[in-house]
Amino acid sequence: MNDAVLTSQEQDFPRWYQEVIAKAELADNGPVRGTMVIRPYGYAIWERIQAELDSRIKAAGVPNAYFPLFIPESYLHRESEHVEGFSPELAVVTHGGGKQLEEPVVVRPTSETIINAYFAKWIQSHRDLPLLVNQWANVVRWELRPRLFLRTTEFLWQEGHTAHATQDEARDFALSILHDVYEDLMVEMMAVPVFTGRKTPRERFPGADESWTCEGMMRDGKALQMGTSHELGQRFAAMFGTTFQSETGELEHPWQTSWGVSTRLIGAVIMAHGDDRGLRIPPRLAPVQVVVLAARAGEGVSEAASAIASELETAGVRVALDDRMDVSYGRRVTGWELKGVPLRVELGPRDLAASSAMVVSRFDGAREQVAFTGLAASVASLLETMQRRMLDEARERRDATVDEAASVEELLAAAKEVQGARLARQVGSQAGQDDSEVTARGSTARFARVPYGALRQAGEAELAAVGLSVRCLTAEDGGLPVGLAEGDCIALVAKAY
RNA sequence: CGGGGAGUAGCGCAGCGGUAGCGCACCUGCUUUGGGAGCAGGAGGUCGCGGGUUCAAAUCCCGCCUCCCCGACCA
Repeated sequence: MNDAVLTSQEQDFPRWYQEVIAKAELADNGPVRGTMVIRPYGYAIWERIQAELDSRIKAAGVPNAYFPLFIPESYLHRESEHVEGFSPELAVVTHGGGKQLEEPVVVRPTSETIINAYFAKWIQSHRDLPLLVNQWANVVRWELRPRLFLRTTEFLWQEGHTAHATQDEARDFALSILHDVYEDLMVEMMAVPVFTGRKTPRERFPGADESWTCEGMMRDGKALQMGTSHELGQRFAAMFGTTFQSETGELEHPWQTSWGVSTRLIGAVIMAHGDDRGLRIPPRLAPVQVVVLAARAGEGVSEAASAIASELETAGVRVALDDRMDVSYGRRVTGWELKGVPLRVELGPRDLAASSAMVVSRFDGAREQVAFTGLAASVASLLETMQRRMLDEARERRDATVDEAASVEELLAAAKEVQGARLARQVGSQAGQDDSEVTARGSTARFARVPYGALRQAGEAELAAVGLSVRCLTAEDGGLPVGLAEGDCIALVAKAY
């Protein structure tokens, strides 16, 4: 009866992650290693992300288009860093129509090259700029160590590609996507606070001059790269011969950007908010915001539940009705909790007699008796409050686990302490000890801020040896280090997914 | 690719020479239903693949394949 539904996060976070994905019916492994079947409930979450992202992207002036899945292998080779970066994870098709192909085609790992081949045709004059396109697509990167949603061989994403007349305009565009589209979506809709910053050369997109990133922190203290926006400079334009005639009549290469977020965001929501009972999906993101649950059979209960569901739906709430009386109350409650539905409106004979319903929050389990009159208004306000509290909670948790470090040595020592604490905790719990004290200090991974001047590339390699990486560079005050020399930046260091 | 494990029912596992098992899930029926219900009955297997040893192999031997975990690369 009191058996836990899931392995607890504290006991084994990766296992909790796998279990919650299976039990909330989000996804399954595909038959080919690294592939993923996204089940209806998981796909519904993706559709919510898509809908919100798509409208923000369109608001930024970028229309959708579609480019082919297959790319001539030779295209990849035109930009040396690009091909170097992607070669190890390419899927290459050598046969078609029963015959060996004269030139192999690669399954797109990203579309910079093929899109540039067409930008080169479409761009002639400064009047053709800026040229802005976005595409929703699947891409393939052969992964050695796949994890559902976080790193799969095939994944779904959105990739935007733009060409501009000047470097400044390209940079401004890349940064506005980072803030007004990505950060806004992650913070306002997904309730996941993110650090924004610049990637170090080591972590940069292959072929980019500059990569900008949104980094979230998961409940186990690890970082997750949630979205990136790149300044590609003129390198692809040069390789594909993309030129435009400027106002003064000169032939110039355009300055380009590309940017993308993927189904990885679903993993972010799972790991940033989920708890030992399952998912907790922020109301604005949730495909189902409220489930109206007939708690116990009785005269008119199903009818009343159905009426309430309709009323909420009319009020603009995404609602599900659960009046399955052949499944026990407890099982149904557990199921909706696993799926992370923000609010449960429960209705039984007792409630019906009192003309009220029991409203239960998935955020903190709080229950509240709410009269039928004004139920829709209460629900709407509870949802908005929950959205804000989820963001606050995530931000507090994150900020409580960001440390300052002065040197690489200090970082390495801290990393070892964390590993040691984790080990001690494992040994302690095996010995049946009360591990709360050990757990309280340093048992989770954490972020650290360290001056990049004290770190540099040599230091980054040292950190990599203990599983740490520089997630991004920020200015001293946490802002974007636009135009700042790397040595004057603060490096945000963490273990990452 | 380097190091460590594991392949037995949908999932998780036990069995380690002698008729293929357990828990959960599934099907049928009855009783239940305000926090994963109970009882009874039932369905489900090429024990990863190939060879060998043996009267007899899930079990022992040889070869192969696959998967998982830890490292190097990644949205």
